[in-house]
Amino acid sequence: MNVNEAIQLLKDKGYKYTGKRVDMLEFFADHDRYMTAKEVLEGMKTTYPNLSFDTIYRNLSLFADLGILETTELSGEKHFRFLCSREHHHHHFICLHCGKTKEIDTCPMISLDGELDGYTISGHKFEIYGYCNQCVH
Amino acid sequence: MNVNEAIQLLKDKGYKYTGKRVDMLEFFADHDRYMTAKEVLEGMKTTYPNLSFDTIYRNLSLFADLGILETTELSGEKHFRFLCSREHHHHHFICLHCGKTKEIDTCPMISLDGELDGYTISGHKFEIYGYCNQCVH
DNA sequence: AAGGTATTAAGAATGATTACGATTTACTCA
DNA sequence: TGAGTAAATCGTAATCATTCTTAATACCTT
Repeated sequence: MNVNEAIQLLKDKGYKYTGKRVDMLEFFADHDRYMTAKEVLEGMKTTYPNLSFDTIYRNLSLFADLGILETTELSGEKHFRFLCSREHHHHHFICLHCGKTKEIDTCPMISLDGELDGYTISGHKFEIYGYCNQCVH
Repeated sequence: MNVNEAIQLLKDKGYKYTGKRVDMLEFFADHDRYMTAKEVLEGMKTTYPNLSFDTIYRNLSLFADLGILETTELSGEKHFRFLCSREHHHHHFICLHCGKTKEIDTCPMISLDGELDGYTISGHKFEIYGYCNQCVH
C-alpha cells in the first residue's frame, strides 16, 4: 500500500480528494510505525494549524475501513499504520516506545491441529511487544 | 486460582478482608468468562446497591496486579476473568458475544526460530476471536 | 474497646473518541 | 464553465471508560 494506491482506492469508492487526506496518507508513508490519532494531529499541525479532531478521527477510521491502514490497541489507545501488504499474511513485533514494527512470518493459526473444532473463528491477533535496538536503554 | 487462594493472597500481602472483595471474587468464580467493569458492577448491584465504580475499578486493578485476574482489551474496553492457571502457559479463544474462553495450548513463541534476534521482547499476545456454540446464530 | 490505616462512596476530573450544527469545499452535469 | 449538491471540515459540545479527590467508614491490631 502506498499513497497513490490509497488515493486511487478513495476515488474508486467515491470519496473526495482533499489535500488533508493526501497529507494524512503521506504522513503515514513518511512514518513507518504505529501512531496514535494525537501524533497524526500533531504532525499535521504545522501545515494545517486549525485541523480539527473530527477530521483526523473520521479519516483514520475511514482509511482503516477501506484497508488502507491497519490498527492495534496499545495501552488503551488506538494506533494506526500503513497496511504492510494485502497479499502476504503476517504478524508484528511492535516497539512499545517508538511504535516501529518488524514483520513476523510465523502464524500460529496453521498449527492449531483442530483445537477449535466446532468453534466459529472470526479473527485472531498475534503480536509481540518489546523494544527495538534504538529504544533499549 | 480460586476464591480461597485469592483471599489468602490478599491477606499475605497485607490487604484487608472486606465483604465486597470476597463477593467480587465469588462473582468471578461464578462467571467463568471475560467481563467488563460495568458487568461486574451490575452483577453486584443487587447485594450492594450503592457500590461505586471506583471500588470496582480499584479492586479489579489490584486483583490484576496480584495475578488473581487476567485482563484483555476487547473493542476498547478492559475485560477481566479469573486467571486460569499460574503454572501452565496458554492462550485463549474468546467468544466475542459472551466472553467465554477456551484454552489454546499452542504458543507461537516457541517456533520463532530467531526471527527476533537482537530485539528485546517483553511480552506477547495471541488470541483467537469468534463465537462459541451457544452464541452462533 | 480505641486508634491507626486501608477501604469506600460520591462525585468531579481526565483523556480518548464520537457527535453535532454551521460553513466550506470538491465533484457533477448541464 | 458555473451553479447545484453532497461530502468534508471546523469548532465545540457530548459521551464513554477510567482515574482522582476528599471525607467518611470499616477492618485489624493491640
